[in-house]
Amino acid sequence: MIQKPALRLEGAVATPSVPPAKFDERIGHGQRIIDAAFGKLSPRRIPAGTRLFGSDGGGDLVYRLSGGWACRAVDWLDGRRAIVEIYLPGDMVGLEAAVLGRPVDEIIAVTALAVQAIDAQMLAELMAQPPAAAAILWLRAGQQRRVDRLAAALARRDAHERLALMLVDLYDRLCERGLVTGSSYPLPLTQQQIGDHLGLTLVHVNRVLRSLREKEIVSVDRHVVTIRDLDRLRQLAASARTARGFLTERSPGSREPRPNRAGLDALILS
Amino acid sequence: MIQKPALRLEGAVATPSVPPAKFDERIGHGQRIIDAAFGKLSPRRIPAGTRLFGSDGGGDLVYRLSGGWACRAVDWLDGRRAIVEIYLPGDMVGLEAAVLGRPVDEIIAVTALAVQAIDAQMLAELMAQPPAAAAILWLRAGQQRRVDRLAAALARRDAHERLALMLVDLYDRLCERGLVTGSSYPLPLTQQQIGDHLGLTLVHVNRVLRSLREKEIVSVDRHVVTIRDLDRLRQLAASARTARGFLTERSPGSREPRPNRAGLDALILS
DNA sequence: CGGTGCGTTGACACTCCTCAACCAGGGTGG
DNA sequence: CCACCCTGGTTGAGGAGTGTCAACGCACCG
Repeated sequence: MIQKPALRLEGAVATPSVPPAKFDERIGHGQRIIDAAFGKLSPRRIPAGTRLFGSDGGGDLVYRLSGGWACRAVDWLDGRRAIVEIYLPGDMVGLEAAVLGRPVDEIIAVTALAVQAIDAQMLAELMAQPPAAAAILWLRAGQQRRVDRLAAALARRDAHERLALMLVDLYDRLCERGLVTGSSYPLPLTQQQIGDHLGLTLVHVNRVLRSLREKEIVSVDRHVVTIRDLDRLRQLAASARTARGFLTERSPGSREPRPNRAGLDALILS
Repeated sequence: MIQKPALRLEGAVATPSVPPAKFDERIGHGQRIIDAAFGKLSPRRIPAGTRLFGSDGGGDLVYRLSGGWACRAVDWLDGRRAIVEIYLPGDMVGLEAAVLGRPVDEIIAVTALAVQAIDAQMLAELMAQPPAAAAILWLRAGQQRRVDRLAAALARRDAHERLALMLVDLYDRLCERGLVTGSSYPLPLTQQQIGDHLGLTLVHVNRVLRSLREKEIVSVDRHVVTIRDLDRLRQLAASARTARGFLTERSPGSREPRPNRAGLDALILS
């Protein structure tokens, strides 16, 4: 969602459906505006482990990472933690904190960071420019989409697949930004943090990584990921959604047959 | 995120931080505008099992459910499915499909639906009105937030807790809309679908439900949920995030100590 | 009636977690 | 300069939580 709003901001009501090409160009334009705005700011350094936001507040700012990794996490009282999102250099951080009052999850610096921060007013100025607003909403939509896929993977894929998914995803994102050379990239997360992200134990992450290394698919050593067989890695990750119809037969014990729901419908449809 | 944009639409640039009270009022106003817009539309009926959107397209519409339940799902080629989001009467459906071109996940009618549909142009007209735009972004932010919590739960909570989480969440949402009377409400989901949502097997969902019934916490029978001990149910669900500082001691093998990351920082911070 | 969708239950297998020990590297203080 | 500690990683043994397979019952529907 959230693309439409920006389109509307122009004032004109119509523009019923914008051809994607033109839209992309708009986004690109917005990106440049944002880059220009951030360009004026001198980066600030933040040490590793710092909480940028938290339940204690401090969330009227929006950051852009110019260097370093960060993550958004949910903590429970029993000490467990789930890492919901991972931010790479170039990402904007804290957009979601700018909503709903501010009681969002923690955002934590995984490595030392170089960030540029804008306050509510600067954000306001950006959002007042339709292309920039479109670009920001676009970015945020992409982030949200990634959480969707994470949830789906956590629900239905096993440890190997989830790990492959993460490694491929990070690879692709870093590639887009020109932060990868060759087939390897740095991964500053600890195995504990990887586990928190993928819903696994540190121990199990370790074992699965070993397994992937032994299969010569990908190796993670000393915080450097080296992809040995991108095809097989992608195949493992295969977040492939069904083209639903390509599927002649559902798996045994088929799903989604014509449901027998007369009773249910009556139950709900008031 | 996404609250700010709307604020900005007013034209004025400043309004640095809006008191929450005033903001809520704005949202309420926007809600009324949206309700009015939908009020004119005659509901259409859609049979259970229908796909509202899918990889085959059909996503220039945004629906509002006036009756029935729907869900957003991700399918894999091996026949597995993950249900990422559940929509209840009153929810707007397909907002996220209005972004990113449109290749979003499938949206499926769980029961027969009564929906009101608006097309791109009507959506445009709504988004042109700042309060309505604010309300829509607000709604969407809430949906996203729910996916975040789902991902976190899938990563770190066990079957009992996830089930409790879901039952409480649905209960609260239905209460808000006045769709609950007493301590029970209808739940049209199949155990298979519950499993797809929570990352469990139909069989395991069944067992856990039995366990919860035997503990007299909550019972699900014939698609009716009856809450027997709301306190204990909430406690199980306890999505309680740490106030981080309230926590004198982290669990054994403590997490998040001052990290030893000189090397890592050098690795990344170009 | 038979067929089908959905729920229920049991036996068993496997993934993943827990506990625990140990190693390696990098600070830090004597 | 060298013990020492702390963090992060590696590995093994055993166990808990879930998944798989399979059978059966119960409603609903044609």
